[in-house]
Amino acid sequence: MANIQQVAKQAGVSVATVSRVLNGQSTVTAKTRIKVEDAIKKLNYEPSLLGRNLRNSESRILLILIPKIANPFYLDIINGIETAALSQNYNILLCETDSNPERENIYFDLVRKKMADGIISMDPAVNIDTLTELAERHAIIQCSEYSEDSGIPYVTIDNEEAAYRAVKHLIKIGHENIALINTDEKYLYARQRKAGYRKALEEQNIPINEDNIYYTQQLGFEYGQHAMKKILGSKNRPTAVFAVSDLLAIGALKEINSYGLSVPDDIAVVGFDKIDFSNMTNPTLTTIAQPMHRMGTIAAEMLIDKIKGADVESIILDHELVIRESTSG
Amino acid sequence: MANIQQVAKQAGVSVATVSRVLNGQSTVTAKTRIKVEDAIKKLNYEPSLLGRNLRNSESRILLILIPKIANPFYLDIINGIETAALSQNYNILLCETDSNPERENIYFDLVRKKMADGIISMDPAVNIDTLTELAERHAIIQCSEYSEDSGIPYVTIDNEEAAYRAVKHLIKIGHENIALINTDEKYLYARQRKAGYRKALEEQNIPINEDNIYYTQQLGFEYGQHAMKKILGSKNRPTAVFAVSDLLAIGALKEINSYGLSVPDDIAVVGFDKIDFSNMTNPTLTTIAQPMHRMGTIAAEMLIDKIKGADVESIILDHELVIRESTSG
DNA sequence: TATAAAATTGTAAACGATTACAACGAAATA
DNA sequence: TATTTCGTTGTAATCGTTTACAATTTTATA
Repeated sequence: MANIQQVAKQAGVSVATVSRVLNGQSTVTAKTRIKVEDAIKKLNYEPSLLGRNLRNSESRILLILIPKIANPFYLDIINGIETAALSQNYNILLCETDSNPERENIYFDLVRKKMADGIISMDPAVNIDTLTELAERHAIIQCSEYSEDSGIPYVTIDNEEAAYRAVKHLIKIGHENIALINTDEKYLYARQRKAGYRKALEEQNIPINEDNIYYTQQLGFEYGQHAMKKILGSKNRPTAVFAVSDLLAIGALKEINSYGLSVPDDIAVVGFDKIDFSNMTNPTLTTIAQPMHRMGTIAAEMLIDKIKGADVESIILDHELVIRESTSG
Repeated sequence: MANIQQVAKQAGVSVATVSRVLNGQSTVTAKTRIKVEDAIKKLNYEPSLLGRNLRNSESRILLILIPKIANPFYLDIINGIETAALSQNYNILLCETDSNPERENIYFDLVRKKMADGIISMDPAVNIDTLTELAERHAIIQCSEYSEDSGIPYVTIDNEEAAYRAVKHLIKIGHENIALINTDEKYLYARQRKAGYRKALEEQNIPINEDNIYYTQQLGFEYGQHAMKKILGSKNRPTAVFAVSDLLAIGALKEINSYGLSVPDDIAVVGFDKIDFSNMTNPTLTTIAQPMHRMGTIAAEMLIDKIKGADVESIILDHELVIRESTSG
């Protein structure tokens, strides 16, 4: 396959001139430009990004760290990132860590070894120490899940406020005995959403019953089912459930249905994330919508700015409570 | 950041020796190896993949072309590809084409420009002419969706046989008036699955009613809802529905529920793909399971073999009918 | 027309690795 | 001890670009 030397020879110019044509520099005469373009066409030449990237000391690849591709929560964010990245001539490498440190390290190595120019981390289980250390020499942005201490810029929503609104909505439509399906509190969002839950209850002087708070190990459907099973078997059965993810909520929905109870008449349910499927369940799910696509584009833009050497500030985006059938007869 | 020259200097050896240590070559004395390793540690050296890749004329990146990340069908396949790729030191670039030729071309350019070593195409809407042309000079594998004419090796399942079994199952449990929700017949799998549908009916001498075949533009949930709405309004309402994707089937499920009918008592439903969500609906969905993870690993292995210059043969994998609640009271 | 200034093009050195080949020293053999 | 052989290490070319800087040509000015 042809290289730039051969094109130069064919066109009767120097490699520098070919390179200038390639990069659209204006200092080239129309006549020579045409000569070069003809040669390129004739030889079917495609400039090698391997050469260019080495010379420019960049890969134009962005790493996206997520725990599970299968989690639909990330889809729109990824889409947003991709759109922003492509528009600035970057490509994205989607990295599923499976919350496995070994895999994580494979991907970290990619940026250490210059095969990626930066990282957008969305993995709550990321090794934050390694990430922080990496951030000293490389461009990194946290998206959705973050650690304040790390000093790494982030884009996210106000989880506490969002949870607060969700629970307040349940109270407003008459519920007092409200269960919370939460995940492990090692995750910041879990702590924040629980804080919102407490705040809403306390504000209305509803006593908080710790037995009403259920913890799951992961965010998946089965975990929601399992938690709901326990809730249904509890002594003083709650009339409403707030789950910190849609998948948990959908699992809960299914369990309630199987149990022979009806949503929202017997038990109201609220989820979190507004994944596509939250609209496909029966009944449709009331949930918190995050501006995911926007979060993605902003994260990508922040990262690219950072790669260029700019200082970037963390951003907190708005959210929205979407009321659907699971909380309104 | 340190490069190989500096490491060589620090260790008091030549760059060749450092390179040999880096690549684990056995011709290096234990003593010098230690010297080099010490220097590497001291300088915090990480070999640049940009340099290595240029020299080796490879990128160690595989492109995966899919129409929509949001389609859960691809998840397990992607996972399989990733596992196989990582184990051979390749990374994957997930490319959502959105069935948009422009985007497609961005990604094709990546392999033309050597930033990717090969492509696994899963996009039914891919421009097969361009793909075929590209396959002359680059390694390409088709996965799941394919074109026989292109001459590009593929890995897939027997769609006709799978559809045949699905419909045969419906007939066996007593249905004769069976609707088909299909997509545009420009897609090979749509034609194949329809053929399977016909075959099952013809085999039992059930006349085929073309009015019972519904076409959707895409595979999404809403399209299933919409098709089902038409089916429910038809004169001689079918007692069973076979949809060529789970998302279509789930849309149909929801529509039937909303209409006040019950699945499977009034209408039985069968989907295709066994996506995660097919188990979360109420009732759970009878569907065709494809060995997706395996399909992914095989596709990746085929591609890597092809990159290495080997000849690879197309493969057809087994499938399985998974009977769940939507076809069994 | 001669000269200065501006625009265009070319030369050659990077970027950071790998590797054929040459050179060297130590061990083996005579 | 002299010679051969083998195992280690070094030298320098190479992969394919981009870009300072130098050299050349063109245009503007006197």
